[in-house]
Amino acid sequence: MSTVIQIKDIAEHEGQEVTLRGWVHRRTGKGRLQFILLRDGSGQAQCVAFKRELDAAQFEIARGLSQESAVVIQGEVRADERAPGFPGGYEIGIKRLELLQQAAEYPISPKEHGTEFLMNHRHLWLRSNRQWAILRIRATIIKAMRDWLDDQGFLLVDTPIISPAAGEETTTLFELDYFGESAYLAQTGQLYNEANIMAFGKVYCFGPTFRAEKSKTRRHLIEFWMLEPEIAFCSLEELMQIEEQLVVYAVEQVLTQRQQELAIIGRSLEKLEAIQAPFARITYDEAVARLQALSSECDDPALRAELSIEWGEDFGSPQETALADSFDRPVFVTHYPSAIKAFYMTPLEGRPEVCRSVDLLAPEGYGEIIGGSERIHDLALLERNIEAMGLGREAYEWYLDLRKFGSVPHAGFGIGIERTVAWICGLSHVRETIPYARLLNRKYP
RNA sequence: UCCGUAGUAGCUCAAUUGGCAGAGCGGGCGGCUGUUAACCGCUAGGUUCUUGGUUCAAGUCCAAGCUACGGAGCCA
Repeated sequence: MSTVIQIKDIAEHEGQEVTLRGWVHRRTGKGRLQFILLRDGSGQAQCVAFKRELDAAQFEIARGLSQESAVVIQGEVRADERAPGFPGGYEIGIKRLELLQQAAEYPISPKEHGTEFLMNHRHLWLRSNRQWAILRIRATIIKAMRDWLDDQGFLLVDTPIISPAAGEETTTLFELDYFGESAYLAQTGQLYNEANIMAFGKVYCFGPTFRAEKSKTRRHLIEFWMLEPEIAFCSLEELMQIEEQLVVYAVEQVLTQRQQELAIIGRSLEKLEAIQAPFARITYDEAVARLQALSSECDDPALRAELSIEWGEDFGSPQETALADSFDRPVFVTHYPSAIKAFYMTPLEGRPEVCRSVDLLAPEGYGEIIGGSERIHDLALLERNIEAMGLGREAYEWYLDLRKFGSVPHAGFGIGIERTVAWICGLSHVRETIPYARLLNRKYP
């Protein structure tokens, strides 16, 4: 048997006899000539069966191959600009063909399908070009972010998935039976990150987080992945620089490594090429003023109502979109009212009604992709906030300890992977950014 | 949870005023030596989401429910 190669490397094997192993993505026949578009996970290549070059039995197998049948194909690589595929431009002249399994009638045809049908067949849908491209870009974004953090001296320190209490107070938790006691699926690793920085300086955690919210929008998942860096001796201003560089690096890596995939999903490169530091920084106060101005200028009464806001309210989705629309790159919104943010965010000196917090809003209506802040490092203040929020102190004793033993100013943020992938890929819904989305009404497959 | 839209063949959809259940794709069979979601011929394929009601007659009208999609709220 000749050398088994991956289709992505096909150009390096021109003129050689090779073996490909994969699945029939598409087949089209022209009588004595059969074109098999083969997928192997790394790419796609056209394999051509010509009746005169194969024995009769083998040609009949080629002629009868159904979509997604598993095959091993041997043949010679030749350049042909008519050959489709990824990378394309090369094809295999089939010399031998082995059928591993003849696929049953495949439900997903090359024509259009509805969302419900595709989500019900997610385990098969992943094989289609568009999903293949998106999930490869996802992997690149995650790797780029982790590489950047690792290179900057951050240490990956994993945080637990099962927690004794809420990370933050507002959102809904998934409760578990922990040998007769209550436990919860993690909403964030942040509190543990704060402990970890006192051991390691700069850390990040990366893992799934869970929110039992009855949200049903293009931006929400029940189970989503979050990358959360935390840094000792860090100010809000330094935090924004880290966020900015991290995002710019991830976009840059996607642009250099995943051009083929961006082309498959039809993402505009110009929009991504504009993502350069620095990002604009506006305060919550300015953002409210901007929205009030936009709202009053608005002719459409429905839109005017959607944009209308009073100081102290959190932004809704149309408001985030309207704010971000003034910029061609992400925009930082800083100093939110303390009342609408988490209990651990540091109040601003001389103006405690706002806190040293920052959200990063992605362009093109993708909304908040990062939330971060300076954390309270004063014990008494943190104790007061925990009590004011009605949180049980017992569960936070260890967290309060961090303010007793060498407490230092520190800051951190969380970046939502799926929203970031949706934005970079230009997708209309986060459900395509994760292999198996968990949504309000979906946990299958 | 609220507002809106939809549910008909495996899939995407059509069906006039309430009057015989249709097409394309996909499947099967046959044809074709350069196809790119090929093309040509033949063919199989239906609990019209569910339950109840109105009617000589319901895919179509009425009521309730279920499911999905879009939006809002909440959030990353």
